[in-house]
Amino acid sequence: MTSTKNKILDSAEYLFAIDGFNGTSLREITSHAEVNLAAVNYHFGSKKELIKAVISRYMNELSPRLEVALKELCESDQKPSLTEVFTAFVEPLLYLNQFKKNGTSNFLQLLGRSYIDGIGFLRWFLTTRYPGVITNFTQAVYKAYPELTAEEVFWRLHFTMGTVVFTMSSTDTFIDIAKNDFDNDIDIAALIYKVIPFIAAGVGAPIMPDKP
Amino acid sequence: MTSTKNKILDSAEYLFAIDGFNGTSLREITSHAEVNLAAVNYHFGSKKELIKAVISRYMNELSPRLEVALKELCESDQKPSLTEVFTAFVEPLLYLNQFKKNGTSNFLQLLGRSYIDGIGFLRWFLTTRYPGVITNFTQAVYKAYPELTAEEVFWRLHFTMGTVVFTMSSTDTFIDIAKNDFDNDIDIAALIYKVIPFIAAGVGAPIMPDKP
DNA sequence: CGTTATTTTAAACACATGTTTTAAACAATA
DNA sequence: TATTGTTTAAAACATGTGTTTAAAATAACG
Repeated sequence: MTSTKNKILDSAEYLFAIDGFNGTSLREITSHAEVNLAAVNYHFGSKKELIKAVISRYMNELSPRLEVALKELCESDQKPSLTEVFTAFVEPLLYLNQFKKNGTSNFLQLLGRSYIDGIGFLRWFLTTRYPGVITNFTQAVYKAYPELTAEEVFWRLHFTMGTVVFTMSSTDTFIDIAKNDFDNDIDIAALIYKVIPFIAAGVGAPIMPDKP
Repeated sequence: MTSTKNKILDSAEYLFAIDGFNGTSLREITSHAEVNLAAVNYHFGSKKELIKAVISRYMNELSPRLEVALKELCESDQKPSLTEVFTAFVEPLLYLNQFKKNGTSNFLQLLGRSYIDGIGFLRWFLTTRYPGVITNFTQAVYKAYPELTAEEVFWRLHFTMGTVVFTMSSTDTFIDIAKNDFDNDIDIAALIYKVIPFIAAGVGAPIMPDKP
Protein backbone atom coordinates (compact mmCIF):
# COMPACT_ATOMS: atom_id res chain seq x y z
CA MET A 1 0.00 0.00 0.00
CA THR A 2 1.60 3.27 -1.10
CA SER A 3 1.48 6.08 1.38
CA THR A 4 -0.52 9.26 0.94
CA LYS A 5 2.71 11.19 0.56
CA ASN A 6 3.85 9.01 -2.32
CA LYS A 7 0.47 9.05 -4.00
CA ILE A 8 0.63 12.83 -3.98
CA LEU A 9 4.18 12.86 -5.33
CA ASP A 10 3.28 10.49 -8.15
CA SER A 11 0.16 12.34 -9.19
CA ALA A 12 1.85 15.72 -8.92
CA GLU A 13 4.73 14.52 -11.08
CA TYR A 14 2.36 13.19 -13.69
CA LEU A 15 0.18 16.28 -13.85
CA PHE A 16 3.01 18.80 -13.57
CA ALA A 17 4.69 17.22 -16.57
CA ILE A 18 1.54 17.61 -18.65
CA ASP A 19 0.17 20.98 -17.60
CA GLY A 20 3.07 22.66 -15.87
CA PHE A 21 3.35 23.81 -12.30
CA ASN A 22 1.16 26.85 -12.57
CA GLY A 23 -1.32 24.99 -14.71
CA THR A 24 -1.97 22.25 -12.18
CA SER A 25 -4.04 22.93 -9.09
CA LEU A 26 -3.80 21.16 -5.80
CA ARG A 27 -7.37 20.02 -6.25
CA GLU A 28 -6.48 18.29 -9.51
CA ILE A 29 -3.53 16.61 -7.85
CA THR A 30 -5.43 15.40 -4.80
CA SER A 31 -8.33 14.19 -6.93
CA HIS A 32 -6.00 12.22 -9.16
CA ALA A 33 -4.21 10.81 -6.13
CA GLU A 34 -7.52 10.10 -4.40
CA VAL A 35 -6.50 11.82 -1.21
CA ASN A 36 -7.87 14.77 0.68
CA LEU A 37 -7.07 18.29 -0.48
CA ALA A 38 -5.53 19.27 2.83
CA ALA A 39 -3.08 16.39 2.65
CA VAL A 40 -0.71 18.38 0.46
CA ASN A 41 -0.33 21.16 2.96
CA TYR A 42 -0.16 18.69 5.79
CA HIS A 43 2.62 16.58 4.29
CA PHE A 44 4.54 19.18 2.31
CA GLY A 45 3.65 22.51 3.84
CA SER A 46 2.90 24.29 0.58
CA LYS A 47 2.65 23.85 -3.15
CA LYS A 48 6.13 25.32 -3.54
CA GLU A 49 7.60 22.62 -1.32
CA LEU A 50 5.68 19.94 -3.17
CA ILE A 51 7.22 21.10 -6.44
CA LYS A 52 10.68 20.97 -4.90
CA ALA A 53 10.00 17.49 -3.54
CA VAL A 54 8.90 16.20 -6.93
CA ILE A 55 12.02 17.53 -8.61
CA SER A 56 14.35 16.47 -5.82
CA ARG A 57 13.26 12.88 -6.02
CA TYR A 58 14.81 12.74 -9.49
CA MET A 59 17.71 15.10 -9.00
CA ASN A 60 19.00 13.08 -6.08
CA GLU A 61 19.22 10.07 -8.37
CA LEU A 62 20.56 11.89 -11.39
CA SER A 63 23.01 14.37 -9.96
CA PRO A 64 25.66 12.01 -8.53
CA ARG A 65 25.60 9.75 -11.60
CA LEU A 66 25.96 12.73 -13.88
CA GLU A 67 28.85 14.15 -11.90
CA VAL A 68 30.72 10.87 -12.08
CA ALA A 69 30.25 10.62 -15.83
CA LEU A 70 31.34 14.22 -16.46
CA LYS A 71 34.27 14.07 -14.06
CA GLU A 72 35.53 11.02 -15.87
CA LEU A 73 35.67 13.00 -19.08
CA CYS A 74 37.34 15.96 -17.37
CA GLU A 75 40.00 13.92 -15.64
CA SER A 76 40.86 11.70 -18.58
CA ASP A 77 43.99 12.66 -20.49
CA GLN A 78 42.14 12.11 -23.74
CA LYS A 79 40.48 15.13 -25.32
CA PRO A 80 36.79 14.26 -25.59
CA SER A 81 34.61 15.15 -28.56
CA LEU A 82 31.55 17.27 -27.94
CA THR A 83 29.41 14.31 -28.88
CA GLU A 84 31.08 12.34 -26.13
CA VAL A 85 30.39 15.13 -23.66
CA PHE A 86 26.70 15.13 -24.43
CA THR A 87 26.54 11.38 -24.60
CA ALA A 88 27.70 11.35 -20.99
CA PHE A 89 24.20 12.47 -20.10
CA VAL A 90 22.49 9.54 -21.73
CA GLU A 91 23.16 6.76 -19.28
CA PRO A 92 22.34 8.76 -16.14
CA LEU A 93 19.18 10.02 -17.77
CA LEU A 94 18.05 6.62 -18.96
CA TYR A 95 18.71 5.22 -15.51
CA LEU A 96 15.71 7.22 -14.33
CA ASN A 97 13.57 4.83 -16.33
CA GLN A 98 14.79 2.05 -14.10
CA PHE A 99 14.25 4.13 -11.02
CA LYS A 100 10.64 4.77 -11.95
CA LYS A 101 8.34 3.99 -14.88
CA ASN A 102 8.58 6.73 -17.50
CA GLY A 103 11.12 8.35 -15.23
CA THR A 104 13.36 9.78 -17.93
CA SER A 105 10.56 11.29 -19.89
CA ASN A 106 8.77 12.62 -16.83
CA PHE A 107 11.87 14.16 -15.38
CA LEU A 108 12.91 15.86 -18.58
CA GLN A 109 9.45 17.29 -18.99
CA LEU A 110 9.54 18.53 -15.42
CA LEU A 111 12.92 20.08 -16.03
CA GLY A 112 11.56 21.81 -19.08
CA ARG A 113 8.61 23.11 -17.16
CA SER A 114 10.79 24.35 -14.36
CA TYR A 115 12.75 26.53 -16.73
CA ILE A 116 9.68 27.62 -18.54
CA ASP A 117 6.88 28.25 -16.12
CA GLY A 118 8.55 31.38 -14.90
CA ILE A 119 9.14 29.82 -11.55
CA GLY A 120 12.19 31.72 -10.43
CA PHE A 121 12.65 29.89 -7.18
CA LEU A 122 13.11 26.57 -8.98
CA ARG A 123 15.98 27.86 -11.06
CA TRP A 124 17.57 29.08 -7.89
CA PHE A 125 16.85 25.82 -6.13
CA LEU A 126 18.49 23.76 -8.87
CA THR A 127 21.59 25.88 -9.28
CA THR A 128 22.25 26.16 -5.55
CA ARG A 129 21.43 22.57 -4.64
CA TYR A 130 23.17 20.93 -7.56
CA PRO A 131 25.97 23.26 -8.65
CA GLY A 132 28.33 20.40 -9.43
CA VAL A 133 26.42 19.43 -12.54
CA ILE A 134 26.81 22.82 -14.18
CA THR A 135 30.43 23.25 -13.19
CA ASN A 136 31.51 19.86 -14.48
CA PHE A 137 29.51 20.28 -17.63
CA THR A 138 31.06 23.64 -18.48
CA GLN A 139 34.49 22.22 -17.78
CA ALA A 140 33.92 19.22 -20.03
CA VAL A 141 32.78 21.45 -22.87
CA TYR A 142 35.81 23.65 -22.41
CA LYS A 143 38.07 20.62 -22.61
CA ALA A 144 36.42 19.45 -25.80
CA TYR A 145 36.56 22.85 -27.49
CA PRO A 146 39.12 25.04 -25.73
CA GLU A 147 39.12 27.64 -28.49
CA LEU A 148 35.71 28.86 -27.32
CA THR A 149 35.81 31.89 -25.07
CA ALA A 150 34.03 31.68 -21.73
CA GLU A 151 31.35 33.98 -23.05
CA GLU A 152 30.81 31.92 -26.15
CA VAL A 153 30.49 28.80 -24.00
CA PHE A 154 27.95 30.61 -21.86
CA TRP A 155 25.79 31.48 -24.83
CA ARG A 156 26.00 28.12 -26.50
CA LEU A 157 25.19 26.24 -23.35
CA HIS A 158 22.11 28.37 -22.98
CA PHE A 159 21.14 27.64 -26.55
CA THR A 160 21.65 23.98 -25.75
CA MET A 161 19.50 24.30 -22.68
CA GLY A 162 16.81 25.82 -24.85
CA THR A 163 16.91 23.02 -27.35
CA VAL A 164 16.73 20.32 -24.76
CA VAL A 165 14.24 21.97 -22.46
CA PHE A 166 11.84 22.91 -25.20
CA THR A 167 12.01 19.55 -26.89
CA MET A 168 11.57 17.69 -23.67
CA SER A 169 8.78 19.78 -22.27
CA SER A 170 6.62 18.69 -25.18
CA THR A 171 8.06 15.25 -25.76
CA ASP A 172 4.73 13.50 -25.92
CA THR A 173 3.30 15.84 -28.52
CA PHE A 174 6.31 15.45 -30.78
CA ILE A 175 6.41 11.69 -30.43
CA ASP A 176 2.74 11.60 -31.40
CA ILE A 177 3.35 13.73 -34.47
CA ALA A 178 6.25 11.55 -35.54
CA LYS A 179 4.04 8.51 -35.22
CA ASN A 180 1.24 9.99 -37.28
CA ASP A 181 3.24 11.81 -39.94
CA PHE A 182 6.18 9.48 -40.41
CA ASP A 183 4.91 6.24 -38.98
CA ASN A 184 7.96 6.17 -36.79
CA ASP A 185 7.49 4.90 -33.27
CA ILE A 186 10.33 6.54 -31.42
CA ASP A 187 10.82 6.57 -27.66
CA ILE A 188 12.53 8.94 -25.29
CA ALA A 189 15.89 7.24 -25.72
CA ALA A 190 15.75 7.58 -29.49
CA LEU A 191 14.80 11.21 -29.09
CA ILE A 192 17.81 11.85 -26.88
CA TYR A 193 20.05 10.28 -29.49
CA LYS A 194 18.49 12.56 -32.10
CA VAL A 195 19.20 15.73 -30.13
CA ILE A 196 22.82 14.93 -29.43
CA PRO A 197 24.17 15.44 -32.97
CA PHE A 198 22.21 18.68 -33.17
CA ILE A 199 23.55 20.26 -30.02
CA ALA A 200 27.03 18.82 -30.45
CA ALA A 201 27.22 20.44 -33.88
CA GLY A 202 25.70 23.66 -32.52
CA VAL A 203 28.14 24.00 -29.65
CA GLY A 204 30.96 22.98 -31.95
CA ALA A 205 30.10 25.53 -34.62
CA PRO A 206 32.99 27.69 -35.83
CA ILE A 207 33.32 31.00 -34.04
CA MET A 208 31.94 33.92 -35.99
CA PRO A 209 32.91 37.57 -35.87
CA ASP A 210 30.40 39.58 -33.84
CA LYS A 211 28.38 41.00 -36.73
CA PRO A 212 28.55 40.55 -40.48
CA MET B 1 -3.64 61.04 -27.90
CA THR B 2 -3.43 57.28 -28.13
CA SER B 3 -6.71 55.43 -27.94
CA THR B 4 -7.74 53.17 -25.10
CA LYS B 5 -7.47 50.20 -27.42
CA ASN B 6 -3.86 50.98 -28.26
CA LYS B 7 -2.94 51.70 -24.68
CA ILE B 8 -4.24 48.26 -23.78
CA LEU B 9 -2.35 46.61 -26.63
CA ASP B 10 0.91 48.29 -25.68
CA SER B 11 0.64 47.48 -22.00
CA ALA B 12 -0.46 43.93 -22.69
CA GLU B 13 2.47 43.41 -25.05
CA TYR B 14 4.91 44.75 -22.50
CA LEU B 15 3.58 42.71 -19.59
CA PHE B 16 2.96 39.52 -21.57
CA ALA B 17 6.59 39.54 -22.70
CA ILE B 18 7.79 39.76 -19.11
CA ASP B 19 5.42 37.51 -17.20
CA GLY B 20 3.76 35.41 -19.88
CA PHE B 21 0.14 35.24 -20.85
CA ASN B 22 -1.06 33.21 -17.92
CA GLY B 23 1.09 35.21 -15.57
CA THR B 24 -0.40 38.56 -16.45
CA SER B 25 -3.85 39.51 -15.21
CA LEU B 26 -6.24 41.89 -16.87
CA ARG B 27 -6.07 44.07 -13.79
CA GLU B 28 -2.32 44.44 -14.17
CA ILE B 29 -2.75 45.34 -17.81
CA THR B 30 -5.48 47.90 -17.27
CA SER B 31 -3.63 49.45 -14.35
CA HIS B 32 -0.45 49.79 -16.39
CA ALA B 33 -2.44 51.21 -19.28
CA GLU B 34 -4.39 53.50 -16.97
CA VAL B 35 -7.74 52.43 -18.33
CA ASN B 36 -10.74 50.76 -16.78
CA LEU B 37 -10.76 47.01 -16.23
CA ALA B 38 -13.88 46.48 -18.30
CA ALA B 39 -12.27 48.15 -21.30
CA VAL B 40 -10.49 44.95 -22.28
CA ASN B 41 -13.68 42.97 -22.57
CA TYR B 42 -15.40 45.87 -24.26
CA HIS B 43 -12.77 46.37 -26.94
CA PHE B 44 -11.49 42.83 -27.40
CA GLY B 45 -14.22 40.58 -26.09
CA SER B 46 -11.98 38.39 -23.98
CA LYS B 47 -8.44 37.88 -22.81
CA LYS B 48 -7.95 35.22 -25.46
CA GLU B 49 -8.79 37.69 -28.20
CA LEU B 50 -6.52 40.29 -26.65
CA ILE B 51 -3.63 37.84 -26.82
CA LYS B 52 -4.38 37.14 -30.45
CA ALA B 53 -4.55 40.86 -31.20
CA VAL B 54 -1.18 41.50 -29.59
CA ILE B 55 0.49 38.75 -31.59
CA SER B 56 -1.30 39.61 -34.82
CA ARG B 57 -0.05 43.19 -34.76
CA TYR B 58 3.45 41.82 -35.23
CA MET B 59 2.72 38.79 -37.37
CA ASN B 60 0.97 40.93 -39.95
CA GLU B 61 4.17 42.93 -40.34
CA LEU B 62 6.55 40.03 -40.19
CA SER B 63 4.82 37.32 -42.15
CA PRO B 64 4.83 38.87 -45.66
CA ARG B 65 8.41 40.08 -45.35
CA LEU B 66 9.54 36.67 -44.19
CA GLU B 67 7.75 34.91 -47.01
CA VAL B 68 9.40 37.14 -49.60
CA ALA B 69 12.85 36.51 -48.17
CA LEU B 70 12.37 32.75 -47.98
CA LYS B 71 10.74 32.48 -51.39
CA GLU B 72 13.70 34.29 -52.88
CA LEU B 73 15.96 31.58 -51.54
CA CYS B 74 13.67 28.81 -52.74
CA GLU B 75 13.28 30.17 -56.25
CA SER B 76 16.91 31.07 -56.80
CA ASP B 77 18.89 28.58 -58.87
CA GLN B 78 21.74 28.84 -56.40
CA LYS B 79 21.84 26.31 -53.60
CA PRO B 80 21.74 28.31 -50.37
CA SER B 81 23.77 27.50 -47.28
CA LEU B 82 21.89 26.85 -44.07
CA THR B 83 23.41 30.00 -42.64
CA GLU B 84 21.86 31.92 -45.52
CA VAL B 85 18.50 30.34 -44.81
CA PHE B 86 18.54 31.44 -41.20
CA THR B 87 19.98 34.81 -42.05
CA ALA B 88 16.88 35.40 -44.15
CA PHE B 89 15.04 35.88 -40.88
CA VAL B 90 17.26 38.67 -39.66
CA GLU B 91 16.10 41.59 -41.76
CA PRO B 92 12.35 40.94 -41.36
CA LEU B 93 12.84 40.49 -37.63
CA LEU B 94 14.90 43.62 -37.20
CA TYR B 95 12.34 45.56 -39.19
CA LEU B 96 10.02 45.15 -36.22
CA ASN B 97 12.30 47.51 -34.34
CA GLN B 98 11.43 50.16 -36.87
CA PHE B 99 7.76 49.32 -36.67
CA LYS B 100 7.75 49.77 -32.92
CA LYS B 101 10.29 50.53 -30.22
CA ASN B 102 11.81 47.26 -28.90
CA GLY B 103 9.61 45.54 -31.45
CA THR B 104 12.01 42.75 -32.32
CA SER B 105 12.78 41.85 -28.76
CA ASN B 106 9.18 42.12 -27.63
CA PHE B 107 7.87 40.02 -30.46
CA LEU B 108 10.41 37.28 -30.02
CA GLN B 109 9.66 37.11 -26.34
CA LEU B 110 5.97 36.94 -27.10
CA LEU B 111 6.60 34.17 -29.59
CA GLY B 112 8.58 32.32 -26.99
CA ARG B 113 5.81 32.70 -24.47
CA SER B 114 3.20 31.57 -26.94
CA TYR B 115 4.96 28.28 -27.43
CA ILE B 116 5.69 27.91 -23.81
CA ASP B 117 2.73 29.01 -21.73
CA GLY B 118 0.83 25.93 -22.72
CA ILE B 119 -1.61 28.02 -24.66
CA GLY B 120 -2.73 25.53 -27.23
CA PHE B 121 -4.99 27.86 -29.11
CA LEU B 122 -2.11 30.18 -29.93
CA ARG B 123 -0.12 27.45 -31.60
CA TRP B 124 -3.17 26.62 -33.63
CA PHE B 125 -3.79 30.27 -34.39
CA LEU B 126 -0.27 30.80 -35.70
CA THR B 127 -0.06 27.69 -37.83
CA THR B 128 -3.46 28.19 -39.43
CA ARG B 129 -3.20 31.93 -39.94
CA TYR B 130 0.37 32.01 -41.16
CA PRO B 131 1.06 28.64 -42.74
CA GLY B 132 3.22 30.15 -45.50
CA VAL B 133 6.06 30.86 -43.14
CA ILE B 134 6.49 27.26 -42.10
CA THR B 135 6.08 25.84 -45.58
CA ASN B 136 8.63 28.16 -47.14
CA PHE B 137 11.01 27.65 -44.29
CA THR B 138 10.91 23.87 -44.56
CA GLN B 139 11.38 24.11 -48.29
CA ALA B 140 14.38 26.40 -47.96
CA VAL B 141 16.00 24.04 -45.48
CA TYR B 142 15.38 21.11 -47.78
CA LYS B 143 17.00 22.95 -50.64
CA ALA B 144 20.05 23.75 -48.55
CA TYR B 145 20.42 20.20 -47.24
CA PRO B 146 18.52 17.80 -49.51
CA GLU B 147 20.13 14.73 -47.98
CA LEU B 148 18.01 15.17 -44.86
CA THR B 149 14.88 13.05 -44.78
CA ALA B 150 11.57 14.79 -44.17
CA GLU B 151 11.47 13.35 -40.70
CA GLU B 152 14.95 14.51 -39.88
CA VAL B 153 14.02 17.99 -41.06
CA PHE B 154 10.97 17.88 -38.85
CA TRP B 155 12.98 17.04 -35.77
CA ARG B 156 15.75 19.49 -36.42
CA LEU B 157 13.37 22.33 -37.06
CA HIS B 158 11.71 21.64 -33.76
CA PHE B 159 15.08 21.63 -32.06
CA THR B 160 15.73 24.94 -33.76
CA MET B 161 12.40 26.26 -32.57
CA GLY B 162 13.38 25.28 -29.06
CA THR B 163 16.69 27.04 -29.21
CA VAL B 164 15.21 30.24 -30.53
CA VAL B 165 12.07 30.28 -28.45
CA PHE B 166 13.81 29.52 -25.20
CA THR B 167 16.59 32.01 -25.80
CA MET B 168 14.21 34.71 -26.81
CA SER B 169 11.68 34.21 -24.09
CA SER B 170 14.32 35.14 -21.57
CA THR B 171 16.33 37.56 -23.68
CA ASP B 172 16.49 40.26 -21.05
CA THR B 173 17.80 37.95 -18.34
CA PHE B 174 20.55 36.64 -20.59
CA ILE B 175 21.57 40.06 -21.81
CA ASP B 176 21.84 41.18 -18.19
CA ILE B 177 24.01 38.20 -17.28
CA ALA B 178 26.28 38.84 -20.25
CA LYS B 179 26.65 42.44 -19.14
CA ASN B 180 27.53 41.53 -15.57
CA ASP B 181 29.72 38.49 -16.13
CA PHE B 182 31.49 39.40 -19.35
CA ASP B 183 31.07 43.15 -19.49
CA ASN B 184 29.64 42.71 -22.95
CA ASP B 185 26.77 44.99 -23.87
CA ILE B 186 25.01 43.01 -26.56
CA ASP B 187 21.64 43.83 -28.07
CA ILE B 188 18.93 41.75 -29.66
CA ALA B 189 20.53 41.98 -33.11
CA ALA B 190 23.85 40.70 -31.80
CA LEU B 191 22.04 37.90 -30.03
CA ILE B 192 20.33 36.86 -33.25
CA TYR B 193 23.68 36.74 -35.00
CA LYS B 194 24.99 34.57 -32.18
CA VAL B 195 22.20 32.00 -32.53
CA ILE B 196 22.52 31.62 -36.26
CA PRO B 197 25.84 29.71 -36.34
CA PHE B 198 24.51 27.45 -33.60
CA ILE B 199 21.31 26.44 -35.31
CA ALA B 200 22.86 26.36 -38.77
CA ALA B 201 25.45 23.92 -37.51
CA GLY B 202 22.80 21.96 -35.63
CA VAL B 203 20.49 21.56 -38.60
CA GLY B 204 23.47 20.85 -40.81
CA ALA B 205 24.86 18.15 -38.54
CA PRO B 206 25.74 14.87 -40.24
CA ILE B 207 23.01 12.26 -40.15
CA MET B 208 23.48 9.60 -37.53
CA PRO B 209 22.25 6.03 -37.46
CA ASP B 210 19.24 5.69 -35.18
CA LYS B 211 21.02 4.31 -32.12
CA PRO B 212 24.67 3.63 -31.33
C1' DC C 1 -7.51 -1.37 27.31
C1' DG C 2 -6.85 3.50 27.48
C1' DT C 3 -4.20 7.25 26.20
C1' DT C 4 -1.52 9.53 23.33
C1' DA C 5 0.18 10.98 18.72
C1' DT C 6 -0.58 10.90 13.94
C1' DT C 7 -3.24 11.21 9.96
C1' DT C 8 -7.49 12.11 7.40
C1' DT C 9 -11.64 14.60 6.56
C1' DA C 10 -15.03 18.31 5.47
C1' DA C 11 -15.73 22.91 5.73
C1' DA C 12 -14.54 27.48 5.57
C1' DC C 13 -11.35 31.28 4.67
C1' DA C 14 -9.19 34.90 2.11
C1' DC C 15 -7.97 36.33 -2.00
C1' DA C 16 -7.37 36.69 -7.21
C1' DT C 17 -9.14 35.81 -11.58
C1' DG C 18 -12.06 36.75 -16.12
C1' DT C 19 -16.43 38.42 -17.15
C1' DT C 20 -20.96 40.94 -16.87
C1' DT C 21 -23.99 44.46 -15.56
C1' DT C 22 -25.87 48.94 -15.06
C1' DA C 23 -25.43 53.62 -15.06
C1' DA C 24 -22.89 57.64 -16.17
C1' DA C 25 -20.03 60.43 -19.38
C1' DC C 26 -18.92 61.58 -23.84
C1' DA C 27 -19.13 62.15 -28.90
C1' DA C 28 -21.41 62.54 -33.18
C1' DT C 29 -25.21 63.89 -35.83
C1' DA C 30 -29.57 65.82 -37.47
C1' DT D 1 -30.05 71.88 -28.90
C1' DA D 2 -31.86 67.42 -28.51
C1' DT D 3 -31.16 62.72 -29.60
C1' DT D 4 -28.77 59.26 -30.83
C1' DG D 5 -24.64 55.83 -30.60
C1' DT D 6 -20.30 54.99 -28.49
C1' DT D 7 -17.17 54.74 -24.83
C1' DT D 8 -15.89 54.77 -19.92
C1' DA D 9 -16.77 53.80 -14.99
C1' DA D 10 -17.72 51.37 -10.62
C1' DA D 11 -19.50 47.57 -8.78
C1' DA D 12 -20.86 43.04 -8.52
C1' DC D 13 -20.70 38.25 -10.11
C1' DA D 14 -19.18 33.57 -10.49
C1' DT D 15 -15.56 30.70 -10.18
C1' DG D 16 -11.03 28.90 -8.93
C1' DT D 17 -7.00 29.21 -6.17
C1' DG D 18 -3.72 27.99 -1.98
C1' DT D 19 -4.23 27.65 2.73
C1' DT D 20 -6.14 27.01 7.46
C1' DT D 21 -9.18 25.20 10.95
C1' DA D 22 -11.31 22.08 13.94
C1' DA D 23 -13.28 17.79 14.46
C1' DA D 24 -13.20 12.91 13.39
C1' DA D 25 -10.79 8.64 12.42
C1' DT D 26 -6.86 5.87 12.73
C1' DA D 27 -2.44 4.20 14.49
C1' DA D 28 1.09 3.65 18.06
C1' DC D 29 2.36 2.60 22.44
C1' DG D 30 2.66 2.06 27.49
